[in-house]
Amino acid sequence: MAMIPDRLDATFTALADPTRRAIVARLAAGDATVNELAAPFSMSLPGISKHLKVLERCGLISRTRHAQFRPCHLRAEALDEALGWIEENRRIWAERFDKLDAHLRGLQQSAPDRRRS
Amino acid sequence: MAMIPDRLDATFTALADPTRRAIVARLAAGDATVNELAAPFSMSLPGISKHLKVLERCGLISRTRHAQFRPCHLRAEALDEALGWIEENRRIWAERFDKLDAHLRGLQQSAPDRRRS
DNA sequence: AAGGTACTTAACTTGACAGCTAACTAACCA
DNA sequence: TGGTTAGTTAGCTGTCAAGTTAAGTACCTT
Repeated sequence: MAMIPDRLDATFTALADPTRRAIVARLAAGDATVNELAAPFSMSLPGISKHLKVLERCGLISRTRHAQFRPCHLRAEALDEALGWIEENRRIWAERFDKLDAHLRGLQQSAPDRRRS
Repeated sequence: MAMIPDRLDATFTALADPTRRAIVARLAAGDATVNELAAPFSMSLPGISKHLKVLERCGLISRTRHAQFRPCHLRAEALDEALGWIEENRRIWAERFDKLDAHLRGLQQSAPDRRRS
């Protein structure tokens, strides 16, 4: 299923660039052609083309062909993969405190009159 | 509030490296010293030290000092920043289809008997 | 005070990546 | 057929990041 060996590496690398994040954000609102995507930036078209290649390689976008246009499409599944990794670790982190709370409650219950002894 | 100019860039860059992601995952389970973090890797200690610096610079970890140990602590808020960016764009992406659905329902409602005409 | 433990800093090599211009391909248009 | 539009590929440059070893700092132990 993986398009390249370390997809998660590639996905986070892709998202690390502000131009690419802006492109992803633009595509979240709807498909767009290369020139449309390039318009907001003061960057050469080949530069944008390279960024799109990076996004495509990690599966964040897919491209089709209509006449001389190559509309880009955001693949939310790829976004979900990165989302999943962060959420998972966020969850594990949060669990520590739940366990600590439970532990403290347990202590309190097994020695409820400690303060008065 | 930002620790460095483009924190989000730095955070995604930090998460792009598999060694650093493994360190983050380890720290999600609880604080650890540098040597504890280094143990699972076949990498020199200075290498690990550099990775920790990257994680610290973007705010993903904080470090204190106890005797000669420097325990590392995961800062979930930094994780939340990256999480927030992806979630937001994921949400915008999903909304398109909600709107499309609504639009299609609207069309169907304004011309409910088209098929029978 | 001497030695060990836990790191960090310095200095270097290597490789990847962002950006550019110039040149190419592919489809449409007149 | 010749030009225009849309985009990619090639080739270059400068910067930055990952890894290394060797040396330094800081604290504890005896």
